[in-house]
Amino acid sequence: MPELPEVETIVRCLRPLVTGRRILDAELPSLRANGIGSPVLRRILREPEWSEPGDFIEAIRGVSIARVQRHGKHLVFHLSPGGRGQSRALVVHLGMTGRLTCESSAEPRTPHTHLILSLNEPGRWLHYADIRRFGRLQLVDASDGVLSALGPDPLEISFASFARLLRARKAMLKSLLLDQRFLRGLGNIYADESLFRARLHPAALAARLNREQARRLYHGMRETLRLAIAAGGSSISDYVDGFGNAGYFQHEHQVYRRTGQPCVRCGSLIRKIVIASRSTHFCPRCQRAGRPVVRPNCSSPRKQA
DNA sequence: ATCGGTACCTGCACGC
DNA sequence: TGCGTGCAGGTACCGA
Repeated sequence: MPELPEVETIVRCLRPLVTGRRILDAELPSLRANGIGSPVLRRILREPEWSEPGDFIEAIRGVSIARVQRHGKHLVFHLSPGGRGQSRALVVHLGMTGRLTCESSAEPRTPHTHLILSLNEPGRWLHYADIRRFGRLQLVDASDGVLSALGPDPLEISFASFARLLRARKAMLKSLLLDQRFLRGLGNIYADESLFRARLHPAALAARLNREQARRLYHGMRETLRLAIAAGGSSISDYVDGFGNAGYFQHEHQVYRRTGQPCVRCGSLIRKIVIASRSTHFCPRCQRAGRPVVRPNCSSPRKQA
C-alpha cells in the first residue's frame, strides 16, 4: 500500500528520469480494451471537465514535466506550459495497488496498465498500472485546491503545531492518524507502527494526551517514516518503486500484520482489533498509555492468528 | 465533529 | 479441482 514512504521513494526514483522531459504522447490501454466512454477509465481519470478520455490525452501531449513532488500520498507532476495560461499539474494517487514505473518499452507490462506516457528520451516510458483501480489520475489547475484540503505533512510540521492539532481533536489516535485532513501521508501500516514506537494505545483519545505522550507520538511517527523511507518503503503485496523494485521495510515492522507473534520489546503477543473499520495491530502491554477504561464497541477483538 | 457503514475493486487464502 | 466466502484497505459519501 503506497503511503508516504512508498510515494516518497517513487518520487525520488522518477524525479531524475522525468524532470525536464517532454510528454510526446499518452496512451490509455484500458481505452483500447474497454472502448471510449468506458466507466472503468472515467473512474480512473477523475476529470469532470473532460468529456472524453481523448481530451485528457490531448491536454498532456506536448507539455513538459517541470518538476515532481510528493504531497501526502499524491505524486504531483507540475507541467509547463500548463495551458490556458494556467499552472497545471498531473496528480496521481496510487490507491492501494497502483504502480508508477519507468520502463524501457511502450508495451503494457500488465493487463492492468492504464496509462503509458512516452517521453522525449529514447527508451523511456512512464507506466501507470493499478490492479484494484482505487488509484486516480487527475489534471488540475494550481488554483484548484484539490490538494489544499489535506492536512500538514508529518515530516514538516513542528511539534508545537502538532500538539495544538492533537489538543483540538477528541478522536481516537488511530482514526486521527488515518485522517488525511489531520495529517497527510499516513495509512494503516505507518499509523500502527508509529503508535507502537510512541507506546500509545490506538484507541487513546487525542485531546487527553499529556505533553510527554504527544511528544512520543510526534517523534515515533517521524522516526517510523524516516526509517521506512530509508528502507525504500514496505512491500506487502503490490508496492514497487519507480524502477519496479520492492522495498524492505516490511521486514522491520514491529506490529503490523504480526498478530499473535511476540512483541519485539516485551514478548507479549501482538493483538489485532478493529478501529475505524481498519485492522489495528498493537502490543497490549507496551501500548497501555491512554487506553480506554471501557473497551469501545468499535474496537471489538477479532480472531487472533 | 466524529463515527460506522457501504461502495468501489481484484487477488489470494481458506474451508469444504 | 473447483467453488464460495472473507479479507486486505485507499478515498468518497451517507446518515446518525
